[in-house]
Amino acid sequence: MDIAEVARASGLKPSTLRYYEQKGLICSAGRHGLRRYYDATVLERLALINLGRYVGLSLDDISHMLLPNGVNVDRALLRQKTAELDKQIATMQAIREGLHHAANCPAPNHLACPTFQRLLKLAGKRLKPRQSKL
Amino acid sequence: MDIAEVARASGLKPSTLRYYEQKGLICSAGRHGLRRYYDATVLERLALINLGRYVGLSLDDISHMLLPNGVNVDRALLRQKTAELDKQIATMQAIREGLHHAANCPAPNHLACPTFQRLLKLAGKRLKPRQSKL
DNA sequence: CTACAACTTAAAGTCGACTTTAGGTCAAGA
DNA sequence: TCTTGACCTAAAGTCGACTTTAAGTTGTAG
Repeated sequence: MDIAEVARASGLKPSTLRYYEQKGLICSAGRHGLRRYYDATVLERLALINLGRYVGLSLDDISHMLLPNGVNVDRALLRQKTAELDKQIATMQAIREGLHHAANCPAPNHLACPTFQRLLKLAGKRLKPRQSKL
Repeated sequence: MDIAEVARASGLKPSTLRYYEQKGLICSAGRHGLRRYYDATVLERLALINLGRYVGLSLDDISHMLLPNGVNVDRALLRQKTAELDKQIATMQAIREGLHHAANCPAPNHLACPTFQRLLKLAGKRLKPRQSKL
């Protein structure tokens, strides 16, 4: 596969693939002239990278978990991530509830509403937001 | 309250408060010489801003929901956010399960494990990650 | 009254993850 | 053989949310 095919198959831009290569996250199977070509396993690897990104790992973190061939998953790190996700999910659920309430609460002033008050306190804990660009 | 007190009470740095003011998110109650002073309602406002940040709104988005005094919550936007959170929570739960499994899965090669395979597919959907800096 | 810690400003810097640009190479179809 | 579109590189730019810096001002404790 050439870089455009990998891009299509993975949903990443060619520039991103080159960038990942530069960071040591992936490598091409070789070159045809200047042009990179890849074998299919790179798609698996990219899926894995996506997964890591999704759970909030940085590219650097991820590179520490990937071996040239395949993966080296640090189980302790995984358990830690699992716990973090648990907390985060719980907070998000609480916030979801609060928003849901706010969306339907007839009180003219949300600030006065006790449910909203609780919500504010939760957010006050400053478990930091994560940026979504979708 | 002076800026340092607000900073202490809100957990934000003075520089952040000035930045928020510059963006029109908050304003001081006045000046004492050059120095800003605030009344307590700014803390409520900051809590609200925190909340918005937490659910993934940008500062610009947030500024559109805040009036000089108090809040102008767009209920449709809230409902939309609620729905988004639902999706996100569901995905995170699935990933949490996957990670939990991976952390305990005895298979030497995660890539071979069907649970992990499902996980990869999920992440493959590229519901984008959110950056955590904690 | 003086020192100085804490405030002020505007502007530049930072961070991660990319994207864009400028300038060049080259495989393959007409 | 020529053209051209897709590829290449290195370097600079972008984005959001701040933080840092440099240079200046001032309320207040001693």
